[in-house]
Amino acid sequence: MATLKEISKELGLSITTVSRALNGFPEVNEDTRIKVRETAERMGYRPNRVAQRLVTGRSGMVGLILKIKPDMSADQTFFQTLTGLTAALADRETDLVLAVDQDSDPVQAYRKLLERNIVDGFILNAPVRDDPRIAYLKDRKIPFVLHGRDRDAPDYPFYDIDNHAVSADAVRLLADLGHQRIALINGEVRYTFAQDREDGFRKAMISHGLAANSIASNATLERQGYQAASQMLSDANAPTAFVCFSTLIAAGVMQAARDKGLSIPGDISVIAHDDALPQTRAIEFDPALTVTRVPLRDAPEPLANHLISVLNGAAVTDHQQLVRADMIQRGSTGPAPKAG
Amino acid sequence: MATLKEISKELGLSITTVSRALNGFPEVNEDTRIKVRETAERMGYRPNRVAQRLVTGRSGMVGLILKIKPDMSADQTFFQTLTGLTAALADRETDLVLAVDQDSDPVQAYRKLLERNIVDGFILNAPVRDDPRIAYLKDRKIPFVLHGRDRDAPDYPFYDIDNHAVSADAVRLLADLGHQRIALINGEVRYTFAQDREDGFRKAMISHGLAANSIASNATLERQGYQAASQMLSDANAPTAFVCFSTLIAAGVMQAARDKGLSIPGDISVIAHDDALPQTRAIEFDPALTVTRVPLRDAPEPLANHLISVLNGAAVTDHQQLVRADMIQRGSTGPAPKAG
DNA sequence: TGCCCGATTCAAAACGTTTTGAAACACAAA
DNA sequence: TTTGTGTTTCAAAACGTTTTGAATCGGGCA
Repeated sequence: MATLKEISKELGLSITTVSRALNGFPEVNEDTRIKVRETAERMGYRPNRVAQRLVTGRSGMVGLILKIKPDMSADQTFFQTLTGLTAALADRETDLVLAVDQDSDPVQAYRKLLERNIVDGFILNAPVRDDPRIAYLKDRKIPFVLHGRDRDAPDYPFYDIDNHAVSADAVRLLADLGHQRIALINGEVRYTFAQDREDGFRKAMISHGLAANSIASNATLERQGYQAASQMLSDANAPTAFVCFSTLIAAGVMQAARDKGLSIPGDISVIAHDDALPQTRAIEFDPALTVTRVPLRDAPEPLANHLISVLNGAAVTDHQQLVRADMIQRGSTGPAPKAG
Repeated sequence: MATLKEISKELGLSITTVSRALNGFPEVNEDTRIKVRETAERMGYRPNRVAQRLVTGRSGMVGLILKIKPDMSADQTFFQTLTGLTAALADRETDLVLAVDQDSDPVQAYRKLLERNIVDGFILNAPVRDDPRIAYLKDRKIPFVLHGRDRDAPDYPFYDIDNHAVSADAVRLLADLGHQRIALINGEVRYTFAQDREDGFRKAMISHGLAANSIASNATLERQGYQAASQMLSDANAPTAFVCFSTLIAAGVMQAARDKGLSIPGDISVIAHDDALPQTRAIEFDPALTVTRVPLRDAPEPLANHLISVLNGAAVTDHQQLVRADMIQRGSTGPAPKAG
């Protein structure tokens, strides 16, 4: 592995000039630059990251800490983000150090990585309300970016979808179709994004003059969507429409309706939020699923972008991004059935 | 963050002595060592890893590359390994850099990490026969350790279970119970470990004078186990016993038997290999599942150990570990039903 | 006194970069 | 010829460690 010194010796130039030539500084002669570039190429030069990091005081790595549930499982959606994130960061000459958090103390894993000067910043995901990790990192002035938010109007960089609007849009669509009894099958409410969905749902129901009294929480698996919907559909005042946390939940809900002999969208309308995961494709549902949609795969690029900008000293406010979901109407939603 | 220089100034000692005192060199006076330790503690000294790495020429990081399937899913078992591995490596002052491989070229991700001097070595998992990653890394003299093997008697460090023996033990148990028609529901045969299971199965069947003509491959999901077993049980010469790649597969197989009105272990015996994943616990099956068992959670410690030893120049042969599975007999295996 | 020896400490080099401040050079203007 | 000016190059310092080879010190021995 060639070094700057070797290249400079080869060309009879100083290390300084070689370094500047390769890093695109304007004060080096174009002929010199070309010669340096060629020689570096020929000698197979790769800058030594460790040396770069020592002198710049930056590690060139960011941390992502994966919270493992007690049963050692982890969110399927995590992989999608992880994949994109490593790629997006690699494009920016940054590497991802992964650590796993199995502790009860939520900041433990972060502290460990910081104590060892391993990372310059963090990407946080799955925030809970007033997330303690955020207070910890802010205290120590460690840069980070959130996938999601832990409060409404935060002062840190983030990429999030407007979960209030997701629910509001779903409720509006259904209310406009004449539905009165609309249920929400929500995800894990310890996470802010699920809380926001519920909050948006309640507010939207009220604003349409409807009662938000059919709400199920903490459904993550298809089976749980099935169970929650089955129970609601057995009720005297069964809902005529379901707003689902995810397409996976919607699959369970639709199965529950079918098992009760109910047709979609004749008797029951179903709408879900769609992360566009490859496993459960809304368009392949029967009938095709009406969704609010923000592909999860869109997140890594802005996340990497925001974090690295902030690491470079950019203003936080320029790196807060709230995206609105698309509404895609398909066959799973229709007019409310005539009463009686 | 205090540095060696600051501590040495504080104590009126040289940097050399401070460094040696902290690193336990024998030539420093005990009184001095104690004073240095105290001061370092008081000033909150943490060695700068980057500087250490620059001078030692080692990065202190190892790479793990996650092969993502086209559908962006990844093996559930991966998390278990990942969790343990980060912990086991952290105990050895080593960090794990995770990268994701979405390319058709299997060595691409490794090349990238190496080109950037990020890692000292790799942990490889899920090897295929004559794995090209191994040739690549060996060519470049990059240390690595395998979880599994890509051939029978390799010359690299590895931790693997004896998959031939797993199948042989299962077949012996069933043959001794009088079973003649024994089926294998195997995992993805592109992986060496599944090939070894099949190979061991065939050899064991032959050695017991039985025909190995019921073999299903590439089952990873419960559903696939169900389908394969259903089909075999519809056959005129249906098997009376199943050797399953995993407990998850066994769950599908047992469901298939039940759906055909067959009792376990009265009509059908089932044995599986058990990675002791928390999700599907063999002992909670009904009847409790007979298994060959090697907890996946045992792998990270030896893997970390082997890799780091080899990084420190240890002999490869001291770090090749083949473990034999335990045989745990429970209620899912019994005597072969009387013929006719 | 002079010499050697072990114990302890030290200054300096090294790792491979980036960055600072100055030098060298060519050329035009005075 | 001198001065000034812009372009290009350079030597050296710095980042924080580890490691090398040498220096210092006190004491024992001849």
